[in-house]
Amino acid sequence: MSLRHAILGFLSFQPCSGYDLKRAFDSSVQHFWPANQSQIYRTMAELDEQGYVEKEVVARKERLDMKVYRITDAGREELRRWLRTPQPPQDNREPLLIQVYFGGHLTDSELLHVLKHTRDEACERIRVYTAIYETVMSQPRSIDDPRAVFLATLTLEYGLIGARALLPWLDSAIERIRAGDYTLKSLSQLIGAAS
Amino acid sequence: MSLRHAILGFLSFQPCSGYDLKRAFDSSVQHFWPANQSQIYRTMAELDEQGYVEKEVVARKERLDMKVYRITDAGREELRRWLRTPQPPQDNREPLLIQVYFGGHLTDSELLHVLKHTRDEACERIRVYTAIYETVMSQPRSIDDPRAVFLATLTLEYGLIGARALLPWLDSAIERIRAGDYTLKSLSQLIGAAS
DNA sequence: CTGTCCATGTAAGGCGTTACATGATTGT
DNA sequence: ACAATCATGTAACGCCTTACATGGACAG
Repeated sequence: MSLRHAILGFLSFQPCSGYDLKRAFDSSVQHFWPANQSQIYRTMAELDEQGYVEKEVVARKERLDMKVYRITDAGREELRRWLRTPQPPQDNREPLLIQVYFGGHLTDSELLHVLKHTRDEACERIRVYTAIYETVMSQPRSIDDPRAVFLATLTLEYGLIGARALLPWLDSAIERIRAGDYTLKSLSQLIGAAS
Repeated sequence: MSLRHAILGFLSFQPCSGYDLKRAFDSSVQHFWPANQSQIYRTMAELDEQGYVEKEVVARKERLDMKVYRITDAGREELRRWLRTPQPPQDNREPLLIQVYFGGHLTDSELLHVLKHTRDEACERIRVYTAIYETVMSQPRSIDDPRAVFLATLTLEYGLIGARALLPWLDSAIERIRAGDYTLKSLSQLIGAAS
C-alpha cells in the first residue's frame, strides 16, 4: 500500500489536484513507483473518506472545477508512521529469469538474443539515470533543504547502481554461453566478478 | 503473464499435479516468481481450456482423485515462442525508495533504523543464496543436462549479485546520514563505490 | 488426538492497467 | 484544422493474495 503513502508524501510538500499529483509522480518517483491517473483519483477519494486529506473544490469560471487536496494532521501522522516502519521485502518478479531458467528449450542464438536485448535496455536505463543525475548536480539549489535533496538523489543512485550491477552478470552469462562453458563458477569467482 | 509459461516450463520436464507444481515453484523459482496454490489451479484450468495442457484424472482408491496435467505440442510451441521473445521491462516497485524519497519527515535515527533493517535483510538473502549455491555445486550431477543446470544456476547468481549490489549503496547511505554529509557524489565517485 | 502431508478447489478483496468519456484553452 | 495541455472521472478486466472448505492417511 505504498501508493497511498506516496500521495500523502507529495501532499506533505504542497496541496495538489489529481492532475498535479500525476505529474509529480511522473517526474520523480515513476522509476520505482509508477502510478496511473485512474489509480490516483480512486486512492485520493479513499484518503478523503478516511480523513487523511481534505478536498477543496476550486470553481474556475469557464473551466471544469478543480479539486485541490490538502493533507490533514491525521494524514501527516499516518505518513510518518508508515515512513519509519520497515516494509516487508516484496518479491520482485523477473520474467527474464523464467526465460533463463527454462532456457534449455532455446538455442544458443535465441538465448543470446534475449540476453543482449536485456543488456541494451540496462545500458539505456543507465544512460537515462546518468543524464538525470548530471542535471540534478548542475542545478544551483540554494533554497531547498539539502538533506531532502540528498535523500531524493539517493533513490537515483539506487537505480544507477542496480542497473550497473546487471551488466557484469549479463556479460558473464553471454560470454559463457558463447564459449559453451557450462561449468559453475566458484563463489569467490562470482563475488570477484560482481565487485 | 509469465506464470502460465513457468507452469508450461515445469510441465515440459514432466507431467504434474497442481500440488506437484506448487512444490516445484517453491523449491526453485520462488525467488523471482512466487506462485500460490489458488493461482496455479486456476491457471492450469485455463491452460487446459486453451489446449496447452491435457488433464488426466487419476482415480486412487480410498483417496481423492488426482489430476495430472501433461503439456501438449501446442503448449511446447507456445512455451518456446514466449521463451525467445524479449519481455518488456517491468517496473519493480520499491517501497523502500518511497520511504527514502520522503525521508525528510524522519529523524536520522528513524531513517537509519529503516536502512539497517533493509541491510540485515539483504545479508540474510545473501546467506540463503550462498548456502543454496554451495549445495548445488557440491552435488554430483552426472545425469542432468549441464547446459540446463548452468542456466538454472545463472538465476541464483542473479539473486546473489543483486543482493550484494545493495550493500555498498546502503552502507554509503548509512555512512553519509550518520556524518550529516549531504553533498552529492560525483558520478565517478558513484561508479567507483559501486564497483 | 493433534498435526502434517497429500490433494483439490472456491470466494472475496486489493491493487494495477487499459480504455473510454467529457470539455475548454492554447499552440502549430 | 489538429494536437496537446489542463482537469475530471467511470468501467471493466487481470493478476495476485488471503482465507475458507474438504477429507483421507499417517506420524508422534
